[in-house]
Amino acid sequence: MDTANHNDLQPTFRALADPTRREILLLLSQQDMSIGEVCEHFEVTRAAVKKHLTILEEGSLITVRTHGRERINHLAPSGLKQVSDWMSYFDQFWTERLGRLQQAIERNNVAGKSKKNTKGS
Amino acid sequence: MDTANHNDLQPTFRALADPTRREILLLLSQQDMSIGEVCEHFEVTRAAVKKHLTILEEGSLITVRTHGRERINHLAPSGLKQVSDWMSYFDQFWTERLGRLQQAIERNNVAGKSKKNTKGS
DNA sequence: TTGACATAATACCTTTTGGTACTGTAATTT
DNA sequence: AAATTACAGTACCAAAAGGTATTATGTCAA
Repeated sequence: MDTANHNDLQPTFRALADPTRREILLLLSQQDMSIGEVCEHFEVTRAAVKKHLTILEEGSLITVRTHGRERINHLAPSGLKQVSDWMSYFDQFWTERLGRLQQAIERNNVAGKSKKNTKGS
Repeated sequence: MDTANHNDLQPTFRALADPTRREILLLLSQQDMSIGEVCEHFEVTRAAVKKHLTILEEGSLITVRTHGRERINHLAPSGLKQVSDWMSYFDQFWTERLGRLQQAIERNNVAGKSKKNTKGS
């Protein structure tokens, strides 16, 4: 079982919570990169990028492979899959609710009335 | 298009980055609740819960409806859907990679070997 | 060795989180 | 109507975590 209890998701959600790190994921989705190459796409120092990469690695969102004296960062599917699995629990939910909402809107349009609820004191 | 550019995702990812807030989402997936009811499931004060609910609302993960002197919190599908959409970009990715892994495993099973896949990546 | 790249430790600042206390508002009671 | 009770929201404060830059140290190749 590679999937995680929702407790194990914390490092992954934490990693995804930063926009720079999400950008890095998009970068790595197109091409594996060394830390130096990743740096070229951002205005921050290498040290900052390195910390982001470490956090991404802790979230199982990337893996790093040593290649000579360079360390190549790859996108790792497992972290993303774990989050996807966690969210799939809610799929039933928003599928159902959005469907109902849309039905209600369409019914309102047909009926033509959306007046606010009256309030007496 | 109601969905957001990935910039708008920040409040949602931020909201999901806290384990208490994820717990609240699971709670609300089973039943709409007032803030007081949510509090009963946690050890923190109502003020703290209220802040979590505000952040969840900013992430379009819940909606709040006033009902007399109570405010009922509901699960909101839209934020979850936005994250789901963002992640679907990577689907091709880990579907491809995990798919390859799974094929390898199945091939091993058919061949009569259940031994772990070679370290691969 | 030097030069180039990677990692580690530290410091500074911002954001986040949770607490207490106070305020606001709606329903209830007298 | 006025006072009381119940539920919710806001303001301020302290503690903790997060992000970045700087500086120093380590590693590898020429």
